[in-house]
Amino acid sequence: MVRSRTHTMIGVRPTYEVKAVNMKTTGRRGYHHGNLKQALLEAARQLIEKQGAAGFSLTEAARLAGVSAAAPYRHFRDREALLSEVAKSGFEQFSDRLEAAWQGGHPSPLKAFENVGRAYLAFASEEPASYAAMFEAGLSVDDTPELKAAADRSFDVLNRITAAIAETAPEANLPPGALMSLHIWAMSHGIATLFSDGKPCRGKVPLASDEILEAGMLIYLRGLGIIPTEK
Amino acid sequence: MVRSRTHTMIGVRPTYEVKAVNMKTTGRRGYHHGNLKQALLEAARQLIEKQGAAGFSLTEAARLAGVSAAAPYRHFRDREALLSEVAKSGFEQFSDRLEAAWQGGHPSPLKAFENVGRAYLAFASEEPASYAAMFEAGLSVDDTPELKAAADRSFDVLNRITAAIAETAPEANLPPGALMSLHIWAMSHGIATLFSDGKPCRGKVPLASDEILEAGMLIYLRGLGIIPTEK
DNA sequence: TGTACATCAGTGAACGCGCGTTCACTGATGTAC
DNA sequence: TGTACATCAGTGAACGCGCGTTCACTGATGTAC
Repeated sequence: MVRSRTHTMIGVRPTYEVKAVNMKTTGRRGYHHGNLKQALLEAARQLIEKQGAAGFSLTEAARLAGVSAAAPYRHFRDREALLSEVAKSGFEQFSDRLEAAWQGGHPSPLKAFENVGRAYLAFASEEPASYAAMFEAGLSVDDTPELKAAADRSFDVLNRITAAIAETAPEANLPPGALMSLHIWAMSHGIATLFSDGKPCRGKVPLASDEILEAGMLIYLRGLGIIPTEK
Repeated sequence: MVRSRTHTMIGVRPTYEVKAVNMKTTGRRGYHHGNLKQALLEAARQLIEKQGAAGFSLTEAARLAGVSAAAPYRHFRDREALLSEVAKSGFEQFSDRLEAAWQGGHPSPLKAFENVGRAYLAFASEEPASYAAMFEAGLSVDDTPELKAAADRSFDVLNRITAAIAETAPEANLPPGALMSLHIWAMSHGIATLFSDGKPCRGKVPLASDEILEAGMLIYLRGLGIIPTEK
């Protein structure tokens, strides 16, 4: 039984500067989409990236996925639930990428730590929609247990990495590990949101964001006595 | 000539948890409001504080100011122009408050610097709407020269303060002053947006935001050799 | 292998809503004489 | 001081729009027999 397919050649772009996440690219076969939940999440990410988390609309995401405006309600309770799921999967990916960059502290804790910093900024830059949903959408983590769990895991990963770095200089008099985490997180977040590529203050700044962060972290760790003061 | 006034005792709250910026509080005398532009700016701030910069609507601001939905167009070109003006006046106040906290570096540069940090967080906390319009509304600074000028002045103030701090330890080998500014700004902004009172991650954190910032800045300055390493 | 049927994942029309913005208007103000 | 009039800063009705969400529906899928 041969099933006829729509041609993949596309003559007309569906929407200006937005890749369609519809049947043409996801291989939708007919009445049923087959992968609508994922397609909607991806569509939402594209829209959030362009218009911000507050500017994203369910209707538009559905259009982008090539289904009717009512279809998303088969997969998400409401608009906020979709947004929350973008944030959740964002936190999961974020945790994974930080952990992967850390690599258990190899080749050296300091080198691994630099990699984590770069991974942080890379995530914020490559997945701006996820990052926005996670930190700028004003979602309350307490409303959704799954979201809270995912966010907590990210925080744990950061805490563990910080603790491992601190252990490399047990003689230094360090602040509580949690406080170190907050400083590191705050500077990373600040640089990601103020000076990264797409951001408003980017123009004021002569350096790439990961160079700014690396320099800042070196100074901070020196201040803690974790790495030696040079000259 | 005695002018009759509406009684200031208000029996009915105009809208849930929102102070009215209308005739009752601004002393509107009749057909003409008298101070509508300022009233609209203040109404916008209240709305942005509750609903975020993206959630603010001109119509609602007009309602809050006690005028028709068309009235704002006598004072602002469009919705974005009002938002931009909130950001502009925010930057101006921000510059003033940082400068006032600095007090020319008295009584000591370090003490003055701590005051600036507290002023930064106090501004973000007390004027969340201005802060959001300035840094989270996605306004392009380049679209409005006045906005750009105000933002540039804030950046200059921060640069000057940083330079003054750096000068207290001329022997230390410091990074370019601009880079120091970026680090300080990034950590302040990160702490303000992640850990301040109303913010989502506040719950994770045992300390007040200004304590977190002060500790972070001390470590950072120590890393620069600007303040001595203890023990 | 073939058929009946329950379940699932879509449709499309409809709803009420609030928004940004325009328009012709009108009431109040202030100034020239 | 009094009056005519230009200007200013409001009004309220209207527009077109897109949104979130609900609803009865229907086509496709997969399973029991």
